Amino acid sequence: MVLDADIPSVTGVLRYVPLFAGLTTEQLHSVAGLAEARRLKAKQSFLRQGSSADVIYVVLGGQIRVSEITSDGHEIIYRFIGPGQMIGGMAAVGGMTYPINAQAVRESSLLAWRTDAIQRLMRQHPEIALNAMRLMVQRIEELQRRCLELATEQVRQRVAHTILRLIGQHGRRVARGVLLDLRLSRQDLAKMAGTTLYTASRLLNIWKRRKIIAFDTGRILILRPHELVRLADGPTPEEVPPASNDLAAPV
Amino acid sequence: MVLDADIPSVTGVLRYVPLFAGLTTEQLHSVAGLAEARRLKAKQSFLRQGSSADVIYVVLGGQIRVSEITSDGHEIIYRFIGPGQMIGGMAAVGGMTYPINAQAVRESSLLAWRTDAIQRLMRQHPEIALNAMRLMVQRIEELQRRCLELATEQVRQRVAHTILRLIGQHGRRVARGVLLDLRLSRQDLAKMAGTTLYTASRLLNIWKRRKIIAFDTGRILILRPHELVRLADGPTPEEVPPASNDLAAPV
DNA sequence: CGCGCCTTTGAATTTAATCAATTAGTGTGG
DNA sequence: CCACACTAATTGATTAAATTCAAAGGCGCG
Repeated sequence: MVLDADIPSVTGVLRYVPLFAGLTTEQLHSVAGLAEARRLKAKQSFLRQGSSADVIYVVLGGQIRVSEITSDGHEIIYRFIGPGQMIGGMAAVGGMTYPINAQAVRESSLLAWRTDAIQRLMRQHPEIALNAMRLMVQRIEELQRRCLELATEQVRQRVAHTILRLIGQHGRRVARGVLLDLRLSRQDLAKMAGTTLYTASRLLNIWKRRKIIAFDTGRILILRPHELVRLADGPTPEEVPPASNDLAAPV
Repeated sequence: MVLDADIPSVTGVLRYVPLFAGLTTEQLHSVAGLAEARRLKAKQSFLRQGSSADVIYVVLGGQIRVSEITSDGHEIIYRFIGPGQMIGGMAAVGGMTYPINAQAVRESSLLAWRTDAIQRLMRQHPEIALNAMRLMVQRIEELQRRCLELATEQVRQRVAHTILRLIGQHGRRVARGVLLDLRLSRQDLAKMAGTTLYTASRLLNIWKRRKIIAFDTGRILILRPHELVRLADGPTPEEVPPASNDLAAPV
């Protein structure tokens, strides 16, 4: 119930959290006053589908993996969440259950508000409710885009789109291109794109051979993002010319 | 700008609209006072993806088809909307563009509120904002379920799930089963389930032969909903026994 | 009655999943 | 620091699923 950091410093962090955008310092203080801190170990899962949605979280540091599992064991990963982002927004309206699982990928720290606290805050500061709605609209749009992709595109395009989306959310510009700073297994990527581990691996290696991407200690480095956009958009197969002289230096 | 029906009667209708649930009669009056009526002819499209989201609608009567079209011409149908339901919720937060197209399937009548009006109402009656969030959460959950289906299920299951979802939203209990009271072409169904017209047609006819469904003047009659649930859930192919004596009476 | 649209069905083709086997990479403890 | 164990990734071969293409059939509507 008690915050393990002092309220002013938490306030400073909240200033850059979209859910609390537009609030004054005073208002942020009152928000911070109701927060509870939570620290998670790697692989620790803290939000389970079906359990009652009574806490809303904001990620301060680390990385969270949001997924859903079907009754027959299939899993889909919806997204990876990083600092500043909200999770468990459905707790803002009472009486719901979480529709997703959330698990820390690496050690992470969060702030948490109980349903009653966040509802009190929304009543006091309607700006928060509007922000929450804005975020929900964004989620709806993202989910619709994914439905569209899953329904109309082939796997190649979906995997490309998935990587592009991840770049947008977690990419870091580096010398040789854009680094996707996530520890993302082929299996994870497959579960985001709605395909299999094998197909994802094959595609990535084709693109590696074409020098569109490179692998760097398990992370993906996008050398030519524009090419990836082409792959994502167009129905242009164009296989790599039969693996010519491939004596290239290791990336 | 002016309502073509009198405010009290509109108030009576709004009483059963989820977006305005929990409001007093007085409050409903003030909501009705800001409404504009709109009437649509069949096939008329009134909300286009990309245009600025400045009006929120509630359907009074008729049927609306909500879809999105990709740059390369593929279309996905998200849902069909009937009386009492809201559309264009993203207009409740300013500065967005609609992510979807909406078109009247048959002649329909709507109520409309401009962004400024609905925001004023939400400020006056925070209950509306909470209701809107509740509806958005529902949409998020529905979209997630569809992503999950599209990503992990085979076409047979997706088509079955699509029909089941439509039953839940538009089904009417009749003597022989549940009637899906929509004029829904094979193409429409395919565009909802993320498959092709041909595959959808094949599946429906297999199920017709198995007496799980029947066709009634273009509409679908579900004779054995439970069977459809089995098809949707389980990976149980079980083809129809080689079309034995099929001298059955026409459905 | 005939025209257009939607639907059904067959056959060929393509795509991606599945299965199987190997290889690479990562971390751990001796 | 190296050997070992374990997990993740690659790749080939096969199979299954669904799309695509093609053609015929049915139904409603003017």
